[in-house]
Amino acid sequence: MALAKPQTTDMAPAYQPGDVEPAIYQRWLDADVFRPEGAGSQADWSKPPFVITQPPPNITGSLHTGHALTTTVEDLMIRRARMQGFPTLWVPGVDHASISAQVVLDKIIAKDGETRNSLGRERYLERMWLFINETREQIGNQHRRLGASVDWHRLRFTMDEGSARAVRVAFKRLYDEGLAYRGEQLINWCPRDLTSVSDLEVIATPAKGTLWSVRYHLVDANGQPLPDETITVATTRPETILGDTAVAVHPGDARYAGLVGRMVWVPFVDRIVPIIADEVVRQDFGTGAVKITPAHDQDDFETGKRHSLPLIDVMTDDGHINEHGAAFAGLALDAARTRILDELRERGDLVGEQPHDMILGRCERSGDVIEPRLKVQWFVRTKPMAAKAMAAVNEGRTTFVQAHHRKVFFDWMENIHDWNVSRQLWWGHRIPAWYCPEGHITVSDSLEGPGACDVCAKPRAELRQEEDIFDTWFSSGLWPWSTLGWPDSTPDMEKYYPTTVMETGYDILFFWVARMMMLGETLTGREPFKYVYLHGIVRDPQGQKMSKSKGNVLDPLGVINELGADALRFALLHGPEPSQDQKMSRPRLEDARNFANKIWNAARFVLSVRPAEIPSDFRLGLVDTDQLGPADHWMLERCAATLGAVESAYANFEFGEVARLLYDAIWNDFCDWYVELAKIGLSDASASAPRKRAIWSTLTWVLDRYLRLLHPLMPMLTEEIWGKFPHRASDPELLMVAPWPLASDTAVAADARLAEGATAVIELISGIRAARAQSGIEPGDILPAQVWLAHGPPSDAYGRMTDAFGRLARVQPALVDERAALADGLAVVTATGQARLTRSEADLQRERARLAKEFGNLQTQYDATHARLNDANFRSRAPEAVVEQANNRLVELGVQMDALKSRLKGS
RNA sequence: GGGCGGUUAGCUCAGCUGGUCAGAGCGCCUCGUUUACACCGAGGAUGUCGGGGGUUCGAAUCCCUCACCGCCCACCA
Repeated sequence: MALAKPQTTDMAPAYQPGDVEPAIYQRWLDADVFRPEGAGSQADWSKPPFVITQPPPNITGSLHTGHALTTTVEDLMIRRARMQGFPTLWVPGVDHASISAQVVLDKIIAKDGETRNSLGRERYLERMWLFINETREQIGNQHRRLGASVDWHRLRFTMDEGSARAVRVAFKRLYDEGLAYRGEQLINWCPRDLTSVSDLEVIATPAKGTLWSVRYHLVDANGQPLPDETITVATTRPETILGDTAVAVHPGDARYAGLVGRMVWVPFVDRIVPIIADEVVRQDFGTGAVKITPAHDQDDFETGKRHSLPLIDVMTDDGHINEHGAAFAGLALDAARTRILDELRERGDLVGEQPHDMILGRCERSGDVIEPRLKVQWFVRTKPMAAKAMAAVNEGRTTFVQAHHRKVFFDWMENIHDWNVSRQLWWGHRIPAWYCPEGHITVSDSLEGPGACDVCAKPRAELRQEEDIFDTWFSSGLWPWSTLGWPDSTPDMEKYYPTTVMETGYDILFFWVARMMMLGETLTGREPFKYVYLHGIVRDPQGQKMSKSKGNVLDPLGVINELGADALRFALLHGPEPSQDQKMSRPRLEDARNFANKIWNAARFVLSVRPAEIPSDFRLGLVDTDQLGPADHWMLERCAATLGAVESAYANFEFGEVARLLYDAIWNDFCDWYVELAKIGLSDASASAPRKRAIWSTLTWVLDRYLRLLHPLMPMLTEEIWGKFPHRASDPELLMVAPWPLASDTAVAADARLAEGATAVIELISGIRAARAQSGIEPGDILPAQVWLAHGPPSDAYGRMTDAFGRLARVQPALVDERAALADGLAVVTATGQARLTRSEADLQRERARLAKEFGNLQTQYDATHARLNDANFRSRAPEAVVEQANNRLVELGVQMDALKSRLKGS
């Protein structure tokens, strides 16, 4: 019963992703199938467009696993939607990343001995463009390697004029509506990067500090400090004494009740400031009295406002004491602190110091301590915008796929502070505000700027543009609509806005997602996207976050080169849900590669067994359907069940489940069972040609369905294989735009009765295999076996699967009608059937010998353990746990030996 | 100080609205030259489902509580 000689195929014996993937991507580009209006698009414009909002990667970055995951998930969603016929749009882009780009460029120019300041703003920006133009292609090319089906025609760089105009118009609109304002506020200053940063970029870091107690002297009527009348305050930042404008106590604090209203002398700066009473002071902390430095502390700033205290900034931009610092001017902050402490100590006014655990704000980027400083900057009034964004969620216009993020989102939105959008950097969108000599502000959205001052009509020549640029997230926050032509009402805006799914990592929920929602609602009056899907973090095998400094990064391009992009994509999906954090490891990647190879070979097999009379330009379909047997119906039924399960997983955004379902269906159902069953049918000399055609058409039909279902996950592999298979007349050239399988799209509905029968047969085969292996029966031996199957469908199917049954279970089966008719023998029992195997005398001998040998091994161990336990030395000197372990082992061995004995007898 | 996620076989993870839910893959062990695939096939062993309470006829699955791991938010000198 040899298999018919396989036909040759042009498929390599092992899948070579390196040969396939780039070529396939090029085919897609050539066919123009990425853009919805493309020549190869099969979009059904009667359907609503499906649009992805993605985070544009930084211009300076190279592909990391986070990009790989985000791209994989987005590509998965959009490919499925595309196959479903929706017009699909995925706009790719690059973010100018102002601060990161500057850090990178600063390093580069440092090699030429230049600095930002030595070049000056204009030359620095020229240099930046040079750099950007060299690198902007890189990240895009890397996304191509991943197979991202983005619309390259709409590629957007956030420094393009399209974005620039959107930024200007957005800002002017906010300004006109009172949602953007210029004001003097306490901002977060990074003395290293020399710019303010938003609250989100300040990382609360635990630190070991010191709490010092400092004596302040009250003054007499003439303003002279009194040597003996003092009030002691507690501070962790003595250097800010130079900016003190009050001392505060709690209004209810009896200790200080008499002092409120008196004046104290601030050392070093010779300033007389009041003792005030304020509720914020905690009586039980420190001394119950606190110095107030409104220009350098958020609490103090608020207190200062309540009491109309002066604000005195004592710092320079680069972290030194400024001219307000009297004798300390010019000193670095820490040096100033040391000297101030020394001098206080000398005067006897440093009366206490104790270690103090505190939280320090550090710059996300430079790690330097963030200094709260008073600055005039531009702010976005977020409260009213946040209300709109929350309304979108409450009204169900925007849905968080993972509901728990919703709570986090609301918590942040409800407690939101105004957004400082000014950055004292050069690379980015310059704030389009102009100031006239009178101090009037003119905000303009035109490329040329304003013609004159809005207020006093001073000519343009006298206006001065704001030096600051916008926080990068201000332009990224306009992404979904600014990429579609906003503020114009373009056809793209009409068609593709609001977008469908916003997909990104949960780590930028506040930075980006929340801001898009606020800005989108405010500027476009619509929710920018219907769904928010947030993915987790890809970690190293130990669960550590990957980082270049730790050296534990997984280079996606390396993986792609070695194992293929499809393998990388599948590995990222085949594990925990992408919404969870996941650990990526070599075995997971290899497993995905193996899966790719498995499909490749299954396809190779199917192609190689095409019956000669089926023409190579065969149109896909189930032929000779009356010839379909139980196994074929079983396969069709399994395939339909998988489709149903995949659909419901997609409906719940459970992409990990999709991967699992397809992996199991293809590997187990299709390869392990159906292909094996089909081999037998195809090689059966007595089977008719129509029967063989029916089997082969089922193989191709099912494989076609699985390739379609798998395409969003492993696009290049599936495209390549699909191209080698028969298609339907109605199918396009490319799988990428071929129709998504429908439950109703079955040439013949699977016969549930026959499928059920086949299941019973398959289960019995498994049972027999297990029994054989356990009983040590030679794999090559074909044993006589009696078979009984429960009445009804199972036995019905069996009749048509006898041959397969015999070959796969390696038995010579004989069906009996009654269970009672089963003779003695090695019994196999399943839910729907039974079998009795007659072992040859040789088998019985072999098994006895094997059992005896095993018994001998156990006996040896038993004796050794027994002897050890009888050794008084061992019992008295070994740790209790070890003795107990030995005891347990002895019992366990005894039980195993008993079991063997009874089997020796029984066999 | 709040909040979120996690804790299931050695490892990575499934187990949705309580009753074939104790599973898969890897690893491990046994066997296999049945020509799609050794990046393979057949079979096997391993878990008191983090601890403790509770609800229930019945709980990895619901409630309470504790512990540990990770993360987010937070203006207390």
